Amino acid sequence: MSKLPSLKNLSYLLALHQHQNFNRAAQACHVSQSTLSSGIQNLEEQLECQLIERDHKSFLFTAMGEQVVEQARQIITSAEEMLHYAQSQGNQMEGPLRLGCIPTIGPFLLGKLSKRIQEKYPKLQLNIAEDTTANLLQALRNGELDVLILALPMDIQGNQQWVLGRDPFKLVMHKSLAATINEPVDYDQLPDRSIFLLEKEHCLTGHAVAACQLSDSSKINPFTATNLHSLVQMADARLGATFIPQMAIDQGILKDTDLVPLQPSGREASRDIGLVYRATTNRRQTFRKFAEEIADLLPENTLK
Amino acid sequence: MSKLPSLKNLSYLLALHQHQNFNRAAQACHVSQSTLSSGIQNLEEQLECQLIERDHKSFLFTAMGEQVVEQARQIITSAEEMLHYAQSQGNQMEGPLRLGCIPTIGPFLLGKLSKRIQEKYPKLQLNIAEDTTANLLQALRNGELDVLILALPMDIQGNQQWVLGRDPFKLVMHKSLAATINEPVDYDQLPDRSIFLLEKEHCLTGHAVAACQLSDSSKINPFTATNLHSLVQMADARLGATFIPQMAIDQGILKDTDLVPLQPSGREASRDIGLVYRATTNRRQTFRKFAEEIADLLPENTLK
DNA sequence: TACAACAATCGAATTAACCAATCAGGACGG
DNA sequence: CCGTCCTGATTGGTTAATTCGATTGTTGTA
Repeated sequence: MSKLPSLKNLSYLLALHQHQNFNRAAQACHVSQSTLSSGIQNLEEQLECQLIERDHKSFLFTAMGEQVVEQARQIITSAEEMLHYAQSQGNQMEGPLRLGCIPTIGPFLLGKLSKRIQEKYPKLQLNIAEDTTANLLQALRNGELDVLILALPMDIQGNQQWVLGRDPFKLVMHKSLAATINEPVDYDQLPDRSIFLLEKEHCLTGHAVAACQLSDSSKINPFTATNLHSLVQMADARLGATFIPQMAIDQGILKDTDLVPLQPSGREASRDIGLVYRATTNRRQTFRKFAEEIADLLPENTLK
Repeated sequence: MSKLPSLKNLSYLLALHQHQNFNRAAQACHVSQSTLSSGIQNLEEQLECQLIERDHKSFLFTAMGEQVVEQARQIITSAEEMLHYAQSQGNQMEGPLRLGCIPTIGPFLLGKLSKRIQEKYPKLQLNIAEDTTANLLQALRNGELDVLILALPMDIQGNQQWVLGRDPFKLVMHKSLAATINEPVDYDQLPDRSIFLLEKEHCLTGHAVAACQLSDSSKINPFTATNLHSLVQMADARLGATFIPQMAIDQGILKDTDLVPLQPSGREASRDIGLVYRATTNRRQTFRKFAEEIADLLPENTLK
């Protein structure tokens, strides 16, 4: 049996992959460039395969190198999790928890969530990042984040998820317009191009269109907004209607407007809110307790 | 950030956990007892927690120690998988594959399977263990086995599975008895205590009773057999009837007997055959290809 | 042509890993 | 009660591995 590679050398490899430069990677690891260089060579010998192609000036990770980086990342993350678990004496709700959240959920949930966590688990230190689903999944994969709050259904790749709750969509429009509309809303009652949506980077757009059975694309205005507050302002200016999730409404996004929420078409006009985490984690129990806290704050808790 | 524990020390811990004795563990690791002893102490310092309680004569793993062992096992298994993956240059179907299988499947599948694997993937070296479901799951958990072929449905704990195929049950009895019976068999046609089953350690018993809707337990003879061949012999001696899986019949278990297979009651009188593996593995692709080979050999391939 | 940037290599100094031998406590037997 | 055996811990010296600063060789650029 050949000797296992050392975690130290694996971490050198990760740093090199991240910085794409021996000097900067060495700095990040607090070692000299020569140490890191020989560490990598050492690793290549132990694994008996070439991880990076050198062309005298620079280098490139080989396909195998990339694969090894992937696996090394998982191993080191596991080791870190173990270290933290042991050092906190098994107290699961302690230490840093790096949370990623999409922008159509974050502003309407994270305030309440932080407060609740702070009260109930003061030793749990929540670090929050807000980004698109795709970027968050990448960060999760890279071990930069621990858990994500996403809207489902979604391709979460190799990760695992719990469905925390349902968040109904409402079709929001000016009260003067709403007076002429029957619920649940048949979109034929609306003029063409009268429905405004978010930029397509936001998964909310697709979820709303699918869940609310808005099949007639001529009703959609080609202008897209960058966030929910813009949508609300546009609707309040009587430009048209838009889909707003219940949790945003609960947080008062319609306050000081003349907008009213109507029930859209679709038997289940809602999105699911889920917690996504790496399949390889061993902090499932922490994440589970965390999931329960989140689910309690959602319009409809479906976490069993 | 504190220093990560070394894989070497973690492996010492695993050996100690396995052997429950410093000397034997040290031997297994090919190091001296003092090396292993200080390795463990080192680990405890790094993790800043007590892993074993010493009472001058012997020792005991603390609860935390047991937890750390669990996680260490996963980390080391991952590292071994990475090492092997790199050394085989990414060739997935190469090197050892440790397979566990239950005794009501093994004898009727593994012969054909070994032959097929040997032909198609000659570099894949199949190591086979046969045991009960519970023991196999324990071995999988301990990293002693890589994949299990089990009968489903089954509580596979934290592991993952693919359903490979269906294996119908047949009610087997002597042809003289069968002549008086209508298919699918209504058990009322059979005398009390005329159905023989395996010992309850075998999951086949429960699966057959459930799938074939044998609700009347008075039909079951309290004597239990240790393997399918015994059941066949007993049925052939006209002691009664028994459930035999199709794959055993296909492999000729009824040859040279006067037994005939009848269709039992139950809409889906069958068990599922599944491949079970650790959720934390990174050899999924290997296992998947392997799964396809197995599924091809089953009475009814349901692997999508 | 000189220079800056980069990764590899070298040699010395430091550190850690390791082992054999020994120690100390408890169990067992005579 | 004393000696022996078995346990894991400790010690001290040796060896092997790690690390660093300095240097080398190559490449691209001013």
